[in-house]
Amino acid sequence: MAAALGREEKEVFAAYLVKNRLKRSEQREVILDVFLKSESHLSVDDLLRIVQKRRPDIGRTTVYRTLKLLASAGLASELALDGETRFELEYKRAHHDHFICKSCGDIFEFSSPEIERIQEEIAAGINFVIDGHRHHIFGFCRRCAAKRPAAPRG
Amino acid sequence: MAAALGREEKEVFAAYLVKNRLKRSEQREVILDVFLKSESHLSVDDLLRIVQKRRPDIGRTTVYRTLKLLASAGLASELALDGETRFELEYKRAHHDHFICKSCGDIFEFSSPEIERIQEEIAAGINFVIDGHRHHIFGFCRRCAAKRPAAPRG
DNA sequence: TTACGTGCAAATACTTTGCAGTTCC
DNA sequence: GGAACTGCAAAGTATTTGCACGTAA
Repeated sequence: MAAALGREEKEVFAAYLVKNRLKRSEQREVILDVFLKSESHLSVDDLLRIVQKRRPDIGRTTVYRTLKLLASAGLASELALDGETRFELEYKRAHHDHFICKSCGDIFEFSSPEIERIQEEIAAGINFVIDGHRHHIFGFCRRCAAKRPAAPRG
Repeated sequence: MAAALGREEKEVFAAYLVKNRLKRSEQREVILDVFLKSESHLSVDDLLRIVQKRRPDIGRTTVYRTLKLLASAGLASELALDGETRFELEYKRAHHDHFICKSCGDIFEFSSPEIERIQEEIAAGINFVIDGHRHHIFGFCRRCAAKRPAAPRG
């Protein structure tokens, strides 16, 4: 079972490489494999650290380049967060947005067709053609909110 | 009349400085004045360029430092956009979000109480305490959309 | 065998910091 | 007079690029 995890994604990537006359490589395979097995929303550095556990000779540059490639192939998408960029699996996932805990950094996903509909309505009003969006909601997750003083009341 | 433009904001800033035992300076006043008179969503570099037209001896560092100060004082807010940070007037402005044209870089503002309400509902469902959000919608503004080929039809 | 991929080091872009000199209170 | 402010240059991040060497097709 475990060996088949991400099989489809790997096929998509292989097809992408062929189609664009690019080459497969040990490095690209390791990075994709790590990416598919890891939790989402990892920074390049996080990914690099995990990749280097398996193959210490793989360089940061290659991780950057491969992640860009995965994004082009539709397998990954970038999450520009303040200073650093994080990556998440994109393939066959419905669009979604993020709650981001300012205390522990945890990221929770959400989606709302209703919000998307309202966006479209507003855009239509100014003749703006939507091509994507990023909706980040900041605050405190359940656990962190519990640890903090109750919201000030006056 | 023109002299009174931004008078209230300048008072707020002056009060902020006093309250925090900070000092006024020619540089801070010039930067605030330029900030108040300029269009919104300017990058630090844009601001610096305008500031230096009036006072070529004011350095980039001071602009960075003063903008942070204005943000602390509640007069400005940061707009983390891809690589660079832009600043906009915050004082007494209702919360709003942005449409960003991927072609010309223009930024249009919008706000939707309905979207905010839905956000709150979703947050309540996972016990997340909202403390702010950034909702960026990317695409093409009316003018740029007109210049491009119609949306592909299959 | 040749175009593509890799890793290093250098370059870039944006922002912050250390420091010596200046200014405000 | 002393803490705060300024500008420069240097240091810090995060990311990209040039290049000589290695490798897949």
